[in-house]
Amino acid sequence: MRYEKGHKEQTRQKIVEAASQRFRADGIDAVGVVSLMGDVGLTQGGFYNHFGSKEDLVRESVAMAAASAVERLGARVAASRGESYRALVNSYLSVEHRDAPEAGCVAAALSTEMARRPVETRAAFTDGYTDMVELIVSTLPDGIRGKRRRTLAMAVFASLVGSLSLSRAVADPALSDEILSLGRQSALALVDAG
Amino acid sequence: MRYEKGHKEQTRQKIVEAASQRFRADGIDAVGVVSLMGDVGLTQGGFYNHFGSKEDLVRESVAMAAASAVERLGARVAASRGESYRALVNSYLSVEHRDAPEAGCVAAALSTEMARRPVETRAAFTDGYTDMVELIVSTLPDGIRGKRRRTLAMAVFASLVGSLSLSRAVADPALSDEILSLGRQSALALVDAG
DNA sequence: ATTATCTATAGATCTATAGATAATGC
DNA sequence: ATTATCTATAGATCTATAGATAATGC
Repeated sequence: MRYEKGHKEQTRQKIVEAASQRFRADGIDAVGVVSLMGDVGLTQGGFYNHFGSKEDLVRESVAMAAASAVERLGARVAASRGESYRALVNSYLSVEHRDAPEAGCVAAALSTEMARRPVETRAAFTDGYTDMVELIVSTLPDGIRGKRRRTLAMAVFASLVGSLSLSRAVADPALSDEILSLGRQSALALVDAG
Repeated sequence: MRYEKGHKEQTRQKIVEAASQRFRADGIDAVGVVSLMGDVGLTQGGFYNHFGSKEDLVRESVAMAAASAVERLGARVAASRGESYRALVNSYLSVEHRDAPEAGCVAAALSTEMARRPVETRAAFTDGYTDMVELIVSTLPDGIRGKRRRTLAMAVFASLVGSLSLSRAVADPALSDEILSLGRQSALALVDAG
């Protein structure tokens, strides 16, 4: 069957969008091509007309997930007049973010899997890392200046990723909440200290 | 063939030991039973005489990996007279640790995969988390007292895990080194601040 | 007879490919 | 004729099970 112009590109975008969510939610290895194509209402045979390999999709999905998570978080920060750093920390280390990995930060969802991916995929992840650091920089108080802005943002991001990853990994819900709560305090302290 | 007493238990321990390294190095899903049994010089058929399922092995391997990583790090801290917190941070966020995940911290190697494991496996991970936090507490300066010791140690651990995970995930070696270096500074600053 | 490990295989995946089909534009 | 998707399948995994084998203790 032939479709209107742009249909194939739309389908491709739907696949990337679905993959970016499924990978974050279930892990990359757990999501097969058959199941993924089923998510967008197609069968597996068409997959390789859109992507050269599953890894090509992984790379694109990581880039898309990172961009969308940065945008989402940026929007929340922009919505909170003043105190943008506090808004970023509270949003990142929220129970909502912890419980919705499919829509959240790709680093917190996939960092340990990324470490084992081919260099092209890790390069896409690195771009996302850089964008997130830049977002954090943009929320820092004016009092922090020069090179210190970027290095502090990098340290903050590591702290956020570690706290969220651990809060998802532990089995005890009270401990998980505590990790989030202490992570927020600690991230605020890092910036107050300067 | 019949073996001396204790042979089966020895074999079991060898499997757990090999698994704890392979899982950290390659990820849990990437290590199959056939390949794993091959690592210890056996064939796959015997596996289910030792473990009820692969997940049972994952749970035991996580517990063993956590215990061994805490012991290893504890030994380094003990070897450095004075400045034990600094020794812990420098050892955890070292290039050597980054480049040898098979012998290192299970949280930095597997946290995002842990988040998707059954609750029994995550409970084993949680025990390892607690042991690591206790080790960090033991290295804190005397000036930090009471509840603050544990909460600070938890914040430090999150920061260490985030820094190491990210340093392994990014594709740019210079950026990876920088993440480790800033992570060390930031972890030291957290404790200096209080 | 007991034990630890072996070979062999079931059944369910996985990624990837080949070629058929159906709808539209020319 | 072109296009996007389809069905079907190859070949390589994966976890798990069944039953054979060989070495030792009784």
